[in-house]
Amino acid sequence: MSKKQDVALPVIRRLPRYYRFLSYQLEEGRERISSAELSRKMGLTASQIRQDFNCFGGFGQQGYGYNIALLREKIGDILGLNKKINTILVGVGNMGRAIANKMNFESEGFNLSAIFDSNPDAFGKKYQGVEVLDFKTVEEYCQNNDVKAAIVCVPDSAAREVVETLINSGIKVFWNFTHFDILMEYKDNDIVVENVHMNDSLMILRYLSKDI
Amino acid sequence: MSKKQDVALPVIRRLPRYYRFLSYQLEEGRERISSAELSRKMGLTASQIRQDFNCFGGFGQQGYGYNIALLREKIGDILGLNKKINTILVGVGNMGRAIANKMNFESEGFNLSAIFDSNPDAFGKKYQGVEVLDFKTVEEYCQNNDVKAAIVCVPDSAAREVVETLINSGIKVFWNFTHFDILMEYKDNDIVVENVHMNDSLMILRYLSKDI
DNA sequence: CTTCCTCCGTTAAATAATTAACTTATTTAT
DNA sequence: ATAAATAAGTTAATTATTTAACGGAGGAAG
Repeated sequence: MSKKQDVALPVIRRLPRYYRFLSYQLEEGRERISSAELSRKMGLTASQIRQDFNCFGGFGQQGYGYNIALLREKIGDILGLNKKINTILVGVGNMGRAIANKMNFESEGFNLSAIFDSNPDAFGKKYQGVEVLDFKTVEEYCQNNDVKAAIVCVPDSAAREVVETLINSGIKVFWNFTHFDILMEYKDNDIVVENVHMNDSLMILRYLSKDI
Repeated sequence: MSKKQDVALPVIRRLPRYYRFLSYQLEEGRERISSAELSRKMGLTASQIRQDFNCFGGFGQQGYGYNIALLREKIGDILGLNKKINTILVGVGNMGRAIANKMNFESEGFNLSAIFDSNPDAFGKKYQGVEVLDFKTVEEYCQNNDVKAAIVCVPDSAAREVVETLINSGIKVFWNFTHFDILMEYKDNDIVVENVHMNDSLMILRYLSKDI
């Protein structure tokens, strides 16, 4: 089953926000909503909303609007939230611990299978019930447990070596918190990368606040 | 001193990466670089690079290329990294601690002035030498210390109330780690917001990894 | 049952962003 | 010195994205 047509990335990047917003509406007991109301409440144009949903076939009905529960479910399906992929987290420094504790992987299509670190003091500790193992064993672990994705929370200085090991372990999906440019280095390896570059985000905020 | 002309946001969002890349080149002892070489190494087109830099007046020289140190400095100036604004961090849960420990605020134009939490167990602790204070005192503190920016790392459930207090305290610049839509709620208040929505990022990664 | 109103899906227009092409200044090599 | 090569700045073309306009299907009301 392949995608109807490649949907533009800007559309995809809006889907999580739709999903979240619809979840809230559902919690408030709402049943239906129109693109016009959605647009007012989310600060978008109604046109964009209809265009976005139509990329996937259109889930509304003329004269009625969208059924919130249905629309939310469809977006979840598009994102793939209902099908889990096995994932490891590498690096339990400050950020790694924050991620391990804070994120709800299950509800977002990931199954946190194990955590790795190279510091023996961390071995055996558990976060969200998942144990910290020795990074030396990561390759074997990944191959035995059908691990597809890795969350990379190691210091920049270790990133190159860690990512190389992960690539060799068959990891194809990277949630990258380092500044190491995984995609650039392994562009021929059929991988996908989503970067979380806090420093970049903060610099952009600094720019935006220049006139304040 | 106002901006020559409003520069497109996509251009701004590329600046931090340029800045970082140029820093690395400098560390490696390089002195000059051409848009063509930059484009190869960063995976962009040379055209885009030249267009981007030209939004700010152009810092290169025909036949020579760009002086790395100069270009880096100019980008830093554009971003405003050399002028610090007083900033507080609110919420020292897992994420707040990770941010407090990991980020180098000084080098990015921010001066971390104080940390706030509502849990008395946290009061008096220090992160990067900055003390945790009682959130009840935040309004007074901000007014006495010319605080302009806030990093919001509280749970979603507390976000609405916390942000309202911060707005009342005169905060104009928000680095927002919650799902509360600050910009939507206070769009008439002349504020700037940069969101770090980890959940959205993870969902996007889930979508991208569907065919893996 | 008929009319009016709502509101999606769709097509068209406008705007924005990226890439390519061109022109000229500067450097390097002969 | 002069010619050839380099490479930025700039203008033009292309492509992508967003917004607007349209037309008809379906719901609501009398």
